[in-house]
Amino acid sequence: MPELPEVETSCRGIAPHLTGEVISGITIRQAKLRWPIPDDLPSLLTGQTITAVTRRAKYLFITTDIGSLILHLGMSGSLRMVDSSTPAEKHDHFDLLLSNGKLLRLRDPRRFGAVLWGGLHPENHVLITHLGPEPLDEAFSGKHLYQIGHKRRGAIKNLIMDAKVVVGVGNIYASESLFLAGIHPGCTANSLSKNHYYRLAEAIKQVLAKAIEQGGTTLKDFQQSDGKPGYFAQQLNVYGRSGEPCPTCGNTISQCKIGQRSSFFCHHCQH
DNA sequence: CAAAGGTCCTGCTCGC
DNA sequence: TGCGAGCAGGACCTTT
Repeated sequence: MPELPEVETSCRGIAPHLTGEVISGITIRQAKLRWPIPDDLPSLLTGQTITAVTRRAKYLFITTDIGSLILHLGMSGSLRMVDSSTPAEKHDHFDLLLSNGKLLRLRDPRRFGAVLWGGLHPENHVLITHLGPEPLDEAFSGKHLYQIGHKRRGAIKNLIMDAKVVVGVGNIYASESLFLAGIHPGCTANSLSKNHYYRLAEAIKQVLAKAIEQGGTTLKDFQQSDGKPGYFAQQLNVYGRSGEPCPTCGNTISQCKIGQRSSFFCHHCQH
């Protein structure tokens, strides 16, 4: 599920329900996620007050006075606020219980997600320190992309999905951004001009900003039992549409593998 | 059997 | 040749 817009939507959805609340306990049903959930979390966090919920890349930070919990949703994770009487289902691995009778529940069938302790400075955690700029920050620009990309020999799609280059561009939005910029996903990075990079950076910003906006439209439904992520409803131009006509030129959308991942593009519009 | 929205780790390759 | 950065592939899991 989670690309950046989904994580941002989750962050905005849970923040008002968590901020200011007291943690009354933690339930770990399955500790084996991407990394083991630390077993001292319950004793550490019980009784603490949540002061903030924030996001960096696709990681969420749930902050208290003694430090922050770091969450990652991996490939199939989702978060939900539910009443503490709600029975846990098969893949509900982790609950953060609140003293008001609610809880934050992590569901993650594929278990590529993570629940980690970030301490007082989660931004210094080994998973966080080497991350590139946020795509919607000014630090991410065509200039930044060009400086890194012009001497790389790998495919451009892999470059923009590299979290050391820019965070938050997943497989869906990599294809979408490259379509918008008119760049073939398999292009070698060092074959692109400065102009290409400027266009691509703008396309990434535009695609992600729009997706976050659309994710936001379902925020009010966040607590509902089957609240679906907003981006499912959004318009994707090429992702998942091989064989369909290109919305720009009408030619058939192609699919190929780049770096083991499915990639979608229009042969006619992208070079 | 293949594929699914993530990303870290390993071991090889390439260019200085 | 030697070195380090960069690159491709494998790994982790379950469900459809």
